[in-house]
Amino acid sequence: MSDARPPMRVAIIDNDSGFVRVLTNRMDSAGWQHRVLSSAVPPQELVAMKVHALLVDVSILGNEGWGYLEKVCSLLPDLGVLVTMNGATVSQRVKGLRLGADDWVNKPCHPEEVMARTEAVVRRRRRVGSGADDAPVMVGELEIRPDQFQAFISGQSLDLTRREFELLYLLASNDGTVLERDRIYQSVWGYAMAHGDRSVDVFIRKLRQKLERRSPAFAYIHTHFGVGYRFAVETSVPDLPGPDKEDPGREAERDAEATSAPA
Amino acid sequence: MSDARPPMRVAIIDNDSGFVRVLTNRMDSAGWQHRVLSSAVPPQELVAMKVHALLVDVSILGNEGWGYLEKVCSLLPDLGVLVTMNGATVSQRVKGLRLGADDWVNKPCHPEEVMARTEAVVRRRRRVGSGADDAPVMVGELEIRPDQFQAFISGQSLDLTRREFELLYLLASNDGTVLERDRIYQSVWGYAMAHGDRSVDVFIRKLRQKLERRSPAFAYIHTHFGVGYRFAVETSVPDLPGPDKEDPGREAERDAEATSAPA
DNA sequence: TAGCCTGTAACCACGCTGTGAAAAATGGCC
DNA sequence: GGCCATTTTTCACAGCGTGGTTACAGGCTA
Repeated sequence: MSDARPPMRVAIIDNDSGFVRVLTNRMDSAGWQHRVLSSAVPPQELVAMKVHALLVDVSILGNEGWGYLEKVCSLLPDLGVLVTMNGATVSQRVKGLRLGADDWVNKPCHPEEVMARTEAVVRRRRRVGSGADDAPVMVGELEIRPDQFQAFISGQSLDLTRREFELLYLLASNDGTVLERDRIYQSVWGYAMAHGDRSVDVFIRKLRQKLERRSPAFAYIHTHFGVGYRFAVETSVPDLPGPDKEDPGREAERDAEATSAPA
Repeated sequence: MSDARPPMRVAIIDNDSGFVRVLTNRMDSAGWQHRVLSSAVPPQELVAMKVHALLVDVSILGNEGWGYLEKVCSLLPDLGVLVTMNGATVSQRVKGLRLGADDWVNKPCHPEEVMARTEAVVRRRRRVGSGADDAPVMVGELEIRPDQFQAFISGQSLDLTRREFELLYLLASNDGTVLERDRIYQSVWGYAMAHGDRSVDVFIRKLRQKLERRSPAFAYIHTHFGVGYRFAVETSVPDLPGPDKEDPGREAERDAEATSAPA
């Protein structure tokens, strides 16, 4: 949120060399970083490039264009996607936008406008997004320093790996609020979670282990069954006084019954 | 939260009656809610309208147009802003986008495209927003925080399951009004209730148990025989030592009359 | 009083999560 | 390039929470 914003990074999928040359010239003088590709690349590579937006001419991808557009948009919801095309009809434009594109610019178009539209798309993301604001987080005895990629409890480092750290940072940044697995995965891994993926659970466990080792008196990560996880520093299991069961005998009976685990 | 998404709500500032008529017709058939304004309104009013997006023709505002656009965009960063205008030049469009507009559509344009672009803008906002879509509810000592998936009484968590929580949230959101079982089921479960299904009753009971445990002095959920349930915080029958039996007539009267603060 | 509606408790099946470990991928080092 | 250590991902399985059903008892309406 300070003045020192990282330069805009965009990927361009287009083979209209004239258009690309004019556009990239403008981008250069504006300090933008760009990567020109002549064909579709796997969405994961776009993640690796760490671009803020994708400028794609779907017409050069042939019939695969629409499918590619849809795949990218659903897999990378955080990526700004602008489509360019020569003389697209209204229904084509509507189709593209409905598939998930953020904007559509018909060629021929002025590079300045393309850049302004790209900014508009990305601006909205940065404004509210869980973007790269490197603010340290301090909750109770826990301290997280994004600049050091380290987390401390009472000054002792937790010695987290990269994923563990990013997961903890996300959770602690949203102290008190429940985050669904999908959103966690999207934020930490950078792309949409596949159905049935258990990675989040596994890393939650690792985090819990390391947190518990350093401070056994507190519980940090709480499970919300069927929903997700919530970060909050609470004294671990104070054994709530009197669960107010009317009949203690009944409880014992049920407990006795419930041990029906067939080997 | 659940499947039920609220319909799209947009404000339209335009005096091109022909364009507006065609556009609103389309919106009506798509189930959108719209509010047409013939001149600029203070940004606070836009907030009060709870619209997701603003569609504005800056040209009808004269020289004030640009200033108004800038003011709205800076004051309401969460609002989607689309500008429409007759034959705007490239530099005008760029100027508008740089001032904070999310999209720019030159007239004449197809209403379907305008709507698709509006969806794209709002979609992006929802996507990155930290999910603070639902407002907390506070009734008496009861506090419900949708972001935490938790409900509290006097600060103590009620430890509700997912269904229990959504049911309580629905009831408390409609404080004072009777909700029929069908409506409740449709809202919480997301589909129509099968004939003879008792799930609602069972969950009402679970809720009552947990509520009563935390605050025995109050009754929260009231049965309306043959109709449904009504949420209202009332002091539960004080059980005066005088009468051997409770007077059924008095009870019925209480249910019918004692509605406190119908919102 | 008869009949329908609701309160209540117990039961069970399913899906979700915790957990350990193996397999795969990554990255550093020689 | 090949090897080793670390990290990440996948997999299988056990345990249990949750939600939905059912049955019975009690209450309300007509």
